[in-house]
This record gives sequence, C-alpha cells and structure tokens, in this order.
Amino acid sequence: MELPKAYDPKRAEEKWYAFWESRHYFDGNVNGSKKPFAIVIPPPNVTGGLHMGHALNNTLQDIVIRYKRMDGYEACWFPGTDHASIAVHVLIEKGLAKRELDDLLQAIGYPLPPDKRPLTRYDLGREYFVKLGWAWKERYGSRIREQLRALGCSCDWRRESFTLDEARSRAVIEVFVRLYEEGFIYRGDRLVNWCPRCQTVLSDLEVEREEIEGQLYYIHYPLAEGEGFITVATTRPETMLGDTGVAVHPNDERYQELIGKLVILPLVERKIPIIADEAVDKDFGTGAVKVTPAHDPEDFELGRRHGLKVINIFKADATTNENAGPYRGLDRYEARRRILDDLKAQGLLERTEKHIYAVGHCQRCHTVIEPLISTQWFVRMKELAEPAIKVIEAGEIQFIPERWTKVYFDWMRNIKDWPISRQLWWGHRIPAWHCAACKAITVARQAPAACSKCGSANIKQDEDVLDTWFSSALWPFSVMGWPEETPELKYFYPTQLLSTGHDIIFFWVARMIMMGLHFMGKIPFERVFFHPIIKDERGQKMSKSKGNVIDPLEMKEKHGMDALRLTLAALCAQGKEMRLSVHDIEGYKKFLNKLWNAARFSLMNLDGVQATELPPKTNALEDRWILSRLSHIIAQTRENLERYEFNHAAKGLYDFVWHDFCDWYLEMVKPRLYGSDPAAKAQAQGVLLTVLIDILKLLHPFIPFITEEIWQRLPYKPAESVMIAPYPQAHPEWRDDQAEQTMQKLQALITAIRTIRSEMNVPPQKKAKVFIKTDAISIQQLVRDYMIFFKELAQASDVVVGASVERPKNAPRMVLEWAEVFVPLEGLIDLQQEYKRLYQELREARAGLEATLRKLDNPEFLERAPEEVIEKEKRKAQEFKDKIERLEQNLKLLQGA
RNA sequence: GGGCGCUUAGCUCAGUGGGAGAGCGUCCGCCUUACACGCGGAAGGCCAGAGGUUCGAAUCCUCUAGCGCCCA
Repeated sequence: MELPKAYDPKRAEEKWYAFWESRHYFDGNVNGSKKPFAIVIPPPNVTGGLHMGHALNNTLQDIVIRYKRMDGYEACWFPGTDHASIAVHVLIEKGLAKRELDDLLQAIGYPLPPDKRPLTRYDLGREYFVKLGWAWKERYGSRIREQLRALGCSCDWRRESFTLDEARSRAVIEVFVRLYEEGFIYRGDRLVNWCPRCQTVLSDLEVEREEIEGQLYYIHYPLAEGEGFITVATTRPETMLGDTGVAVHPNDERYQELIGKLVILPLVERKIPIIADEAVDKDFGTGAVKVTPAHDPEDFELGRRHGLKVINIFKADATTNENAGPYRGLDRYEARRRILDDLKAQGLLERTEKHIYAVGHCQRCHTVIEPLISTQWFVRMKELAEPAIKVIEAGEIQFIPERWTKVYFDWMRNIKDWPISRQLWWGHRIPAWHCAACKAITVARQAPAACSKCGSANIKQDEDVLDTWFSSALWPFSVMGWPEETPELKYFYPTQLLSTGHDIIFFWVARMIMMGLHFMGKIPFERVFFHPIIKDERGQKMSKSKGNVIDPLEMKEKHGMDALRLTLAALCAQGKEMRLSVHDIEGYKKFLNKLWNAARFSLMNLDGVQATELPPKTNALEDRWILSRLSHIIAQTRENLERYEFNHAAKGLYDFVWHDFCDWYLEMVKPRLYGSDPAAKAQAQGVLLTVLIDILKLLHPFIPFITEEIWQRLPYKPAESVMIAPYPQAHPEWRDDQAEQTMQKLQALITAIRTIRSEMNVPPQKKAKVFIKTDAISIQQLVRDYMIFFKELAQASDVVVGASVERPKNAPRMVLEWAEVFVPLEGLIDLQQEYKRLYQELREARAGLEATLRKLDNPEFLERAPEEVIEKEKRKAQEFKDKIERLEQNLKLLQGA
C-alpha cells in the first residue's frame, strides 16, 4: 500500500473524529470489571471562543485520558460549560447598549423600540433579560463544544453539562439550602467591594488591583478646642465627607497630647475624635490618618474597634448621597475636585505629593471598585476550609507542581467569608423568600406558598443570583448527577485528575475541595495539575488589544490540529509560563511530515508482511538495537506521562522517531528490504512493523488524527483503531546493552567518515576507500561484520581495518578514542583546516584529561567517591590518554607532511 | 510590605550532585529511488554575580543584582 506524498490534516481530522464517536470509544461507562479513570473538564465560559489556554489545557487532558483509556482504564472525560454569570451579564449589557442583539431580542418577542437608542437591562426587565441570556447561550454555547471536538477531545458527550441547566441548578439549590440550614450561609451588612457600573457586589478575588500613580493629599483638620490642627494624609479626599475619626499610632510621640481630643471635620463641621490604634502606620504620610468606616476596609475594622459611627456617602452608582450635604449628587471624582478646591480656598490643603498605590478594578468591566456597606449573603468559610487544608497536608490530594500547595495554604489559612450574592439577573436565583409582613426569610428547595414564620402569603423571592463560582464549586459531583445517588458518583467520584491554570486556584480549586469534602465526604480529585500560562514569544500575555494572540483554529487551518497539540505538549514544562510562537508550531508540523513519510516508506515495503509473530526472532544488530531503544522509550514515555511531564514525553518520542528510527533504523533496514534474501526481508519487515505499530500507539494521545490515519492503512492492525489499542508495555526482554554499545561504535565510525568527507567537500555520491586503524579486536570484527553499513551509510567503496593500518598518502583523518579513521582523497586536501581541527580536539582532550586526573590524584576523592564513579574517571582518563596520544602522533605527521 | 518564581548557545527553553543539551536561527555541502516540511556536516556557552557546603556544584545553602508573578 502506498500513502499519498503528503498528509492531509483536514480530511483526516473530521473523518476520524466521527469514526471514533460512532464507535462509542469516548463513552465512559460504569464498569465494575475495570478501574475507573475520570476527568471533569474545567467548564469554559459558554459564550467564549476557544483560545490558546483552552487548547493547552484540553490537549493535556485529552493526552492523559487517551493514554489511560489505552492503558486499560474505564476512562471518562465529563464535558460541559459554565454560565459565567457576571461575564455574560456584562457582555449582554454591552450588546444591548450597542444594539447588537436586536435579532435575539426579536426572537424572544421583546417589543423593540422604533429608535436606535441604547438599551439597558432595566428597559428589558428581568424576565426578558434572562430569556435573552438563554437565547445568547443557544447561539454561542455550541461553538465552544464544536471547537473542543475540533481539538480532538475525547469527551463523553452524552454526559455534557451546563452549570445553569436543570440538574446542576438542583444541586446548587440543595447546597444552598443545606449550608443555610447548617448555619454556614448568613445574610448581613458588611463592607464589600462594589462595582458601580455592574451595580453588584464582588468577592475579593474578582477585584484586580492595579498600581496607579496618584496624589497623596495633606489636609488640616483643626482641633475643636484651642488653636492648632492635625494634618492627615489621604489618597481619597472625597471620602472625608464620611469621616468619623482620625487615627494615630499609640506610640507616636508626635501625637501623644492629641489622643482623645476632638477635631472639626472641615467642610462638614462635624466633631470627630482622635483615636490611637496599632494598625496605623507611623511612616505613612504624617502618621495621622482619617478614618472613613463606610468606605475603606481597614477603616471599617478600625472604626468597629473604637465604636466609631459609620456614615455612607455614596449611592450604588458611586455618586454622593444626601450625607454629602452640599456635595450631594456628584460623581466621586467630581466630588473630589470640588472638595479639593474648597479645601484650598480655606487654606486647609497643606500640600500634595506623588504617590503610587494599588486601586481595585472590576475584573469584568474594569471600573474602579468602591468599598460600600451593603446587605449580602455570605458563606462562613473557616470551618469548611479546615478539612480542605488537612487533605492537602496529608497528601490525599497532590498538587503538581508541588509549590502551589503553599499558595493554597496561605490563602486557606487566612480565608474570609465569601460573599455569594450578586445583584445580577443571569445566574442561579437565590432560593430565599422575604416576607413583607414579618420580614422573616424562608429558604427552601421549592418556592414556598407562605412565610415559614408568620404564614403570610405576601412573600417575594430574593432578587439576587449566586456567584458563578458557587455552582462551579459543585461541578465535580454535580456533573455526576448529585444530589441523586447515581452509579456514576459511586464509580467515578473522586476523579483522578483536575487540570487547570494556577490563576483559579482560589476561585475554583479550593472551593471544589471544600464543597467536595463537605457534601460528598470525599475529595473531588486525587491530583491537580497546574499547567503553565501561555505567553507570546516575548513573554507577554496574549490579548486581543495587543494583537498578539495565536488563534488555535487558525493554526488548525494552517497546520492541522495535531501540529498544535504536539507543540503545546512539547512546550509544556512545569514552569509558570510557556512562550509560544507560530514558528514552534511550524517546527512540530515538520515532525508530522517526517512521521508521515516514515510510515509511507514503511508501508511501501511491508507488502506480504507476515504478522504471525511480532517481533520475529532476529539477530540483526539494527533490529536488536531498535527494539532495545523502543523498550527504553516506552518506559520513559510512561514515566513522563505519569508525572505530567508532557514536554519530556513529547520530546523523547520526537527524538526516538526522528533520530533513532528514521535517521538510523530505516536507513539500516533498506539493504534487507531491497535485498534478495526473502527470509532476511521478512524478518526486517516484521521488526519494522512492530516498531511502527508501537510508535503510533505511543504517539496517539499526543497526535490522535495522523496516527489513526496511518494506523488504518497498516497491512496488519492489532486493533480496529489505534485509539483502543493497548498502550505499549516496556519489554525487558528487548533490552540489549550489547547491541546498543556496538551501535554506538558503529555510529561513531560512520559519523567520523562523514565528517571527513563533508569537511573535504567530497561529493555525496562519490565512493571512497576508508582505512581504520585500531588494535581493538572487537572494532575490527565490527567493521567486517557491518561492512554493508559503511558502504550504504558512509559511501565507502571498501574499508581496510587493522592494528597496523598506515595512513595512506593524502588522507585526512579523524581521531577517536579507540580508532583512527583515514579517507584518502584525490587532489589536494586542506591540511591547514585539518590541523586546526585536530589541534582543537587535542586541546579539549588535554583539558578533559587534566580535569579527570585532578580528581584521581586527590586522595579524598579516591576515599569518598563511590566506586563506580572512580572507575568511570579511570576509564575516562585512559580514553583521553589514548586519544591524546593518537592526536599528537597525527599532528606530528601532519607537520612533517 | 509579605511570598513565589526565573536568570544556561543569537532566540525559545530542557537539564537539579559526577564528562554542558535540544529546537529554531547561522555557516558549509547535497534535489542520494520515504520525506527539500528533507539529507549529511560544522561553528557557537567564565550555566547572572559573590561567598559557602562537598572529594566533586549549572545543579544544594546564603547574600547581591536584574526580570516576572501572586497576595496585602
């Protein structure tokens, strides 16, 4: 059979994905006779497209799941998507404002206004807004699924979930109700992060801090009694409207007299106390700070310790409220300008200085966060965190790379309560009903008819939805049907692997562990692999605005998905980031071409192959050698996959296929394949097929499409698809150190001949006689035994070997540790170049010898170093000596010549 | 301010106690009947700096510098 000259990824990818799916290879079933291996996908946002981060993470998961499936496990990869509450909410709001969603609005029957004015969610109202969300999800939700399929992901699509679908919603409600009943969920007034644009609370994690260069304002606060003032320094002068105190450090000598006194808050004329608290930093500004409990988290705590009043000056949109007096109704920045003007006019603004500080921004819309007092739902986390810390300490869950455990511990040991309510509409609505009559709250699994306390029917469901991450936290068991006691939960939970980015270790990983332990009583996964974050070739984050994104689907179009997958695996070292450029992908695509052509060559020569016994018995050096190498690479690949060292696994296979298999083995079997000895040919074919089969199996998890395309054309297939063929086992009986050593010597000799020929510009086709001087009997024997390879691979017309071989006239030479190689040439040879090379080699050998002797002359080395190291050094010394002697001799001759 | 990580060939990165590696790029020679997405060959590095531990350090420890990330 003959393969086309080039591999066509487009056809193969579609064809084989459909083939696998039609044969139900992706299905993971409850199967007591096999060990389960499950992965639950980190659900991509339903509206998002596949970006390189997804491509990486899902490639890695697919590699693992395919490997485990081939290795005999009942593998199941649970797919799904996330409703991404706030992200989608913001996108829809933006779409409404730009009137880009009119077609969807029409489809859901919303009466469009005749003009093109921007719409807000309040124009639509909650019901239409949620309808629009689902319409949006229907339109974009399938996109990511199709993209994952294009990537080759072998997910069990029958089990696809969505965090907002009915089954997952049931889990969310169940968890909320139970946590409420157990006292973990409460509702209360707290100072929270408020996004004035999204009009919702955010958790600390959803606030991104950014350093900005602003001003530090020094403001005089006059003392209430007597002359004088105290100067406070602040970055936010506008919040002084809500000041209810001034604080200094208790040991600050400058202010001892003033502690306990009152000052008059400028502009507002409120009397507020000077208090002392150890939280104040003496070195910041003047050492005296204004205290605004309603608008700063630290001030909130400080005020609570000292019983200060809390005065809120902002409305939900961050404009000032009635507490701002004459400044009411202003945007916060406008308020700042006016207040500074007025302070200046009154001579109370002492000075300003440049100041760099971190300001929180909304993760989704990038608006500056405003700390606000607000009524929200919270989860008490401390108790939930404790067991989740223990399971990591005990090693029940392993983090890879291990260093992330420290990050995890630091956060978990200082965990704060989690605000879970969001003032949004797209998401899981909180299952709590407020009674208009008695103000009591009824939390229930199903909408109650009446207040549980007073029985009033005048109840209304809470307006808020839950943080997206609340439903994500339940994902490992909600995808398996919890709260039902499903067979899937019994069989597949806990899963074996979670693969994700370290950027969501708190958002998601930690919370899944807590919820898994609390509701399942078991860890959700045994291992967490944190993959590197993808950067561009200069180490910058990929972003649309920078224009440096590499689109996975564009790469698929250009180079095929296997090329991208292999690249991602090969670059996936266990660091924090991974630099990717299109050149890398082009490079690994060449490997696929190489593999394709190696297969093409093999298939061209496998006609009539006998596959009754694989591999056939063989004594041929190259057969013994390649099987020995294969056995090594199988063991290595398995180890690397078990350790999630994808780069080592991919590169090991790359080297084996390209260098061992293609460069040497294929060249060395040609004489037998083309020769006239049918037995020798059959033997070569058998080994060739054996190795090719294992190469395809080994590579399949990395590059599933091309391996299947080749597999299907094999003259003999051990399985109907490579996807379900057993992953290769290392064969200890294939190990053959002697063959490997002999091969090394043979390769060194052939390379030496090639080097001489290349250096002296001998045309590749031109045959030349070769002389090898060596007193090692084994080398002499080797040359005679494998003469054919000198002729085929080094264009030798003949090789003369022996201890007394003399260098022929006009023959440049290579000097090895255990032999000298001469190739006599016609015409003039470049003596100077040869001299230069030999001299450099001599210098290197002398340096090597010196270093080795330094060790051997050191009595402490001889005393303390292990025996095998000493032996090795002795052997090295002898080799260096031999080589030096040969080099010196040859250099002397060369000078004479 | 606290923590983590990185610094190895021109570029991107492997290598974590015993002779400095790969890919790309560069240079030289080849359209050799699987592959020019190729074949053969070559050049290129005080392993950031300083100190220490060790018989022995790119590798372990300490400090310094530069870069990056996370948390407050």
